[in-house]
Amino acid sequence: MPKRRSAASADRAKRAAARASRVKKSGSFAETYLSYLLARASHIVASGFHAKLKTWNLSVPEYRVVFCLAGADGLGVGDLAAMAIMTQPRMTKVLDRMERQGLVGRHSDDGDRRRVLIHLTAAGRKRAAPVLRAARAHQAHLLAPFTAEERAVIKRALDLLINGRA
Amino acid sequence: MPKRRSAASADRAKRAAARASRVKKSGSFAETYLSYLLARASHIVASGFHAKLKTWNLSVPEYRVVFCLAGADGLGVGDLAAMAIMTQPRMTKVLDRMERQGLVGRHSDDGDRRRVLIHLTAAGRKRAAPVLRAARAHQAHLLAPFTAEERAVIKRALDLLINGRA
DNA sequence: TGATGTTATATGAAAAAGAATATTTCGTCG
DNA sequence: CGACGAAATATTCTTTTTCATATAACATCA
Repeated sequence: MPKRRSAASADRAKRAAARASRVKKSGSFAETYLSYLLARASHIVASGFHAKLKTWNLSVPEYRVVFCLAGADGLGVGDLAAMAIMTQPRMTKVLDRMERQGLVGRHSDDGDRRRVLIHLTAAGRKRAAPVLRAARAHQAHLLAPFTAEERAVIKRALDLLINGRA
Repeated sequence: MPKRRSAASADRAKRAAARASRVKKSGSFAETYLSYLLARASHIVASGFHAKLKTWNLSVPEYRVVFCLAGADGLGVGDLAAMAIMTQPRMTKVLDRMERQGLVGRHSDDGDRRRVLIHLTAAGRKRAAPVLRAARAHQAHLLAPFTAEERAVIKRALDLLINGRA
């Protein structure tokens, strides 16, 4: 019964297309929600790279730590947590795992013995290097399709959202 | 030894200030990473509201489900997962919890009995209403300080990031 | 029709995250 | 100096999430 089959086929195609776009155009509903759009944009931008992290045997939180420490080695646990957008207890546990892997070292601060400064080990730096290069490449790839004007718009928007009206 | 004390105090003040700003200005390092900036912006925008969700006894994923269903009731599990930016197995379990609470109902699709359509129950809608109002209010509050031009910049940036160059 | 690949949802064991709180070190003030 | 509140990190117990895969319904095509 070709009619039935093609109807089902059409239904299926329609459903697939619907799922693909339902996210974008669920009326003018989610469309206008800043928080939702930001979450979606963040996911779109990050997910490709996050998938590639498996290649380097790094989890997302581990990558974040590496990323932060590459920019400013010797941060405290709390600083690192704030920078990596996670809670302090969670950061402590992420660092436990990374320490077991020999990626980071804990080093108590002489000026304040409550603090524990975290630094990348040599092995950590070695594992980090190609990942950070890949991150830069990924970003370049993401921005490639945009004009300078469009990039400026994106940068300005993020600056507004993060730092408010200066 | 006042010298020592004031030095320590200065150190501490410096450290507090440092932690407050270290996130923003860790050199020009993280500053230029789109993915990082988006994650940060998303967190800044969402965290205030997420904290308030406790008031309504809703978790973040539960809120997301409610938010999506309020816009388009009767979605399948996979659609809902895509829309709420989570994996399907996770969505299934979130729905399990919500079903136990009587917030949503599962309803198998007559056209395709593999699918399970989710809808808000009356109780779910009732719990959702004030939360969605609060979400709108939160957004209004967030956008209040911006001019129309700035809002347009933000909207354009997110559109570019999510939909690409049209 | 029925064999076969595919899609939608669910499940189960292991890992991770969350929430509250303990512990240690500081800063302050009497 | 010593008590006392605050800050930084760690720990514990519970809940959630992840990852891989099972199960069931559908589509396709010989």
